[in-house]
This record gives sequence, C-alpha cells and structure tokens, in this order.
Amino acid sequence: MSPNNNRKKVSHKLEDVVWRELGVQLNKEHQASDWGGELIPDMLLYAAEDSRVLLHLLEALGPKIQEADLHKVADIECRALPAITWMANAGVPFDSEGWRSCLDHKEVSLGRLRANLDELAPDPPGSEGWNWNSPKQVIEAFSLQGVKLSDTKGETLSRYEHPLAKALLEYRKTSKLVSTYGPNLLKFVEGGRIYGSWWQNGAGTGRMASSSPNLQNLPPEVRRYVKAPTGQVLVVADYSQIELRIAAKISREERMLAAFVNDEDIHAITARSLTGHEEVTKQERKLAKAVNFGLLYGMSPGGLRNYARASYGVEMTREEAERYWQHFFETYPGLRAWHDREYLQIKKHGSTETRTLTGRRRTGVTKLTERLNSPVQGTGADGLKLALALLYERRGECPGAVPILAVHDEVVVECPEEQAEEVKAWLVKAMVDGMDEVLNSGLDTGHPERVPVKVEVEVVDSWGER
DNA sequence: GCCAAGTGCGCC
DNA sequence: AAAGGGCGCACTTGGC
Repeated sequence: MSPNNNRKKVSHKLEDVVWRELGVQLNKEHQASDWGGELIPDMLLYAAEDSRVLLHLLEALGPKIQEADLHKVADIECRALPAITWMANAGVPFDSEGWRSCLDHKEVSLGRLRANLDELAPDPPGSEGWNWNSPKQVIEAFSLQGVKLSDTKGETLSRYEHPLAKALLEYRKTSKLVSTYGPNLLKFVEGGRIYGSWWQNGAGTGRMASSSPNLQNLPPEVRRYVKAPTGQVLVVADYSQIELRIAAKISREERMLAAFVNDEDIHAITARSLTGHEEVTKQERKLAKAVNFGLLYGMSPGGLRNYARASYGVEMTREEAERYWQHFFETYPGLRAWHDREYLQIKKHGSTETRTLTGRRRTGVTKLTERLNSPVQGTGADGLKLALALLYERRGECPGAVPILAVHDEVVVECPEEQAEEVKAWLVKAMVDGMDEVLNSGLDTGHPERVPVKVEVEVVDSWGER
C-alpha cells in the first residue's frame, strides 16, 4: 500500500470500517483461502456475509456522507468503480517479443556503458570495482577525478562537462529502462496482455494509482510496444492543459480564464510576459511551461532559479529570479490573491482541510504548497473519474470499445479498427462531459466563470506513436 | 535473511 | 511568510 496521508490515520479495510461503523467483527477465516478452487459451504457463507454487511454500511455511512458534504464525490466514486474494474480486467495489449528484442540490445549496451565508466574511473588499488548504482561510491569515484559532488542526481551531473558525468548519465538512462521496465515488466504479461492493479483512490488528492506493474509511468520507449492486436486500434485522448484550466477556475484568475476562453497558448503568453519578446523561442516556451506549473503551486524565486538551471540549463541570478517571480504574479494577480487567501486559511483559521470543486476532501494538509495543489489535482481526478463512469454508462453506444488505460489526464480506448471514428467521438464526448460537469455545473454558485474543456484525440496502432 | 529509510528516476 | 504537487519501483545502506 502506498504512503498516503489520508489513509495513514484511518484504515479503509472492509473489516476495519465494519468494526468502526457497526461494531461487528467480520469473520476473516477464509481471507487467505484459495478462491480459485472449489468453494466449500463455509466459504460461501463468508462471501455472503461480506456482501450482506455492505447494506448496513450504507445505512451507517450514507448520512455521514451527506453531513460531510461528500455526496457528490461519493456518487462519482461509486459510478467510476465499475468503469475502473472494466478497464483493469481488459488488460493492456503488449508486444512482448518486440520489447524483448529491443531489450536484448539495451542489455548489451548496458554492459558497454558500465565498461566505459570503469575505464574513465579506474578502481582504486585493492578495490573490487565501482558499484555505479551506489550514490556513495559515485561521489567517491568523482572525488578521485577531482570533482566534488553534493549529490549524484541527474540534474546535478548534467551541470558538469566531465566525461565521467556524461557516461554516468547514459548508463543511468539504460539502467533504468532495463531494471524497471525489462524482465520485471515482462513478468506481468499473460497471453499478450498486461494486467496491472488499479487503485481507485491511490493518492491523497483523489488521483488513481497503478502498480504491479505501474502502467502510469511507462516511458515512451516502452509505450511503443503497447500495441493494438491486428484489426484493433488505440484511441488516445488527453485533456489539454487541464490543471491550469482548473487553477484558473478555482482562483478566478481573469486573464488566464480569458486566455482559455479565446483558446490562446497559455505557455506562450507567459513566455512573452516573462521575456518581453513578442516572438518566443521553443526553449522560452518550454521554460514558461515549467514556470507556470512551479509558480502555480507555490515555488519560491530560489526554487525557480534552481529548477530553471537544473532542468533547462537556464542561468539566472537571484535578482532575475525574483523579478520573474514578481512579474508572473503581476501578470496573474488572481493567482497571487488565491495564494494569499489560502495562506490565511492556514495561518488565521488553522485550516488543515482542502476540498475539490465536487467537495472531495483531503485532511491533514499543513503546507501551503500542498494546500494549493490538492484541490487542483483532485478536481482533475474528479473529472477524469466521471468521464470513465460515463464511458461505462454509455458503453452500449460503442460495443467493442473498452478503456485500457487512464493516466491522470489521458484515456486510452481499444476498439475494432472500423469503429475508430465513432469511438473517437464517444470518448471525447465522455471526457468533455465529465470534466465540464465538474468545472461548470455550478456556474450560479461560487464559481460563475465558465472555463472551456479541451480534449485532443488521435487514433494509433501503438501508444508510443506521436 | 528481512525490514525501513534514503536516493534516484520513470510518468502526470 | 516562504514556497511546486502526486505517485511506484529498483537499488543501496544500515540495523537486526
């Protein structure tokens, strides 16, 4: 189970909830039994009791859900459950042979990369050779080459021109692919498909999580081998800049809202605002994108400076970083006011609770940065889950189509080739409807500004195609 | 041999 | 006033 500060305090295991709410001790005798074989009467009784108790739980929890104003999110979760089960049971089509043969090359090259490292940093006398996976030994090896490292993170190493630093970065890249996505991933393939575990409430914010294997963090090189079988295609759809849209909505930032209403490129706007240039380069836009996300969630001028250097090789002085920071919040004064309001909620009112637009609650939030992020990330999860629910509820419109992946702002559906066009429309509509309901259904209440939802979609044979 | 913490890195 | 957030996995280290 993943660390998660909502789950740490209160157990959500069925028997614990039943004990807490109903004071009844569930029989756990057959929990570890073999449910794949013959079911003896005692096991059937056990299963029946597990189901029967749910009705009593509903009676106990229903009023509490209403009282805590959690009925909207409870409804979304209940509707999303069959959709997520549907997705989990479908599995992900995977070309093991293709990836296996690519992996063979990676493994050979990994050996060369390791040998190269050993050559660049000869062993100290009496040593058995460096373990390049050990940060401690890496620091020592660099030290012998006259380079003093504070840590061995990629962003630190990338600042050095030293050949050893470059060699280690290359080694790391291949090593990560082989160790995390190599044989360890292939273990999960059954009959040409990968079946992972999906955790409907895997994150404290309300996002889902995925494990064994984690299907939400496959790199592009592996996604290439997520391939539709012959006669099938993948319909891939993602929300465009969804977190920024949600933040604009929650903060009521007028300039940002207007930009979305006019379908402008928000990152280019920030880039122009930061640089003062009318024409911005690709690199400037990329930096602006990072600035948007960083500053949105409370990054400091110092943090901005470090980030720009580490991730984009952009150098700025403390003063320049401070000016960028100031300029950003002058450009988006609504964001500054939002940050100030949330800061006051913590300091003046001692609030440690956040809510998404549907009322999803997170407790135990003490840091400002978490307080800013949780409602935004969580609202995105609300909308995506409602979209998944709609797919399930409207499955009759597109028989043969099934969602196979959901990655925070993206949904992948597998379907017969000849249905691709209908499925595209069906998927986009569910995603827009779901998110729009979350963002724009309460226009007459606290959030009068409508923010458009944009979904981009394409039909591909392989997930990795771009 | 197991376990927890720390480090690093893949994705959004 | 001081400041990005959310995950899961592999591997090392240090203690038992």
